Amino acid sequence: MPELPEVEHVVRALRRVIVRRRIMAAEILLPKLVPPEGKAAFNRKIKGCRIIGVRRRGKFILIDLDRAKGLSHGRAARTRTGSGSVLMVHLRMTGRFRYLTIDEELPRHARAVFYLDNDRRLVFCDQRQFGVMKLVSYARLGGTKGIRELAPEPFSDDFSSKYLRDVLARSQRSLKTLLLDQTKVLGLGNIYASEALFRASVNPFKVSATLSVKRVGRLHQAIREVLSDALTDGSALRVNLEHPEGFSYGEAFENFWHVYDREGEPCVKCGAKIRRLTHGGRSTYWCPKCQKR
DNA sequence: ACCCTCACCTGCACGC
DNA sequence: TGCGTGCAGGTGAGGG
Repeated sequence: MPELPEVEHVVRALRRVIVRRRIMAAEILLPKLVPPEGKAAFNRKIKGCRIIGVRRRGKFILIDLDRAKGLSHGRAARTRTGSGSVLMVHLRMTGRFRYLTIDEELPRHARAVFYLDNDRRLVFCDQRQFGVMKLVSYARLGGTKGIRELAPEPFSDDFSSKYLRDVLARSQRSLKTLLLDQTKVLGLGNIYASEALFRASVNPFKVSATLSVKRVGRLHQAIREVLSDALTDGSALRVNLEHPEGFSYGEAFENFWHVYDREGEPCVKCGAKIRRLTHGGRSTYWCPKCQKR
């Protein structure tokens, strides 16, 4: 499910329901979801924590926790930078959150359950079991493996056209491969990478370092556009933590992808047949006419 | 340091 | 109906 825009929608949905809730207990149903020290340590550390915020870095969901046993605001504020911790969650391919009432049954692929202080349960579900969770101290978050290496946020000033130019200039990989590398360009996944390249009218298989300055500029703009359209424009995905799936598709969804999953269909710009090629086990879609080498 | 392939999992759609 | 194959919106380890 998730590329950056989808993760952002999950973050917003979570924020609406879990901020200020206390975690009374956690139950890890899939041991490998948490690091080697194991679920006992995880449970011990997270039990009693208050959720004070939900944010995102790349495709990681960051749930800020306060260890204070819920006293004054002053106490809470101090612990935030002191003993505060952050629950890092990566949804990978099929990770989802559900927000359940006490009498709702656990979904089939429930992997972790957080019992909240309002008789609700926040449940992490994950069919393919690729998702991961980690509890780190607030102070050490930035240095944590996985976070440390990430490229700048795509909407930050650091992700400039010049930044992209420099990154591309140093790489002999194909553009499509490079756009999927979260340490180089942050936020795109297999769908939006194809979509961004299509919007920029650039060939996915071109060697990154050989892209002209003009095209780099187009690609830079296309990356931001495709992400911001997915964020605003009714979004591809309606995250609803109370929906059986955890989400549903919005109205605009049908027409959102121009090339992805449209092999053989006519290009929306020129009518040529969209092509698909798999490499490294991943499909790339492109228009052979609009995106010539 | 870079780049590629494979591995991690379950389940679904497809063709025979 | 059943079985084999390929594929699914992500990343990390391991090797050249």
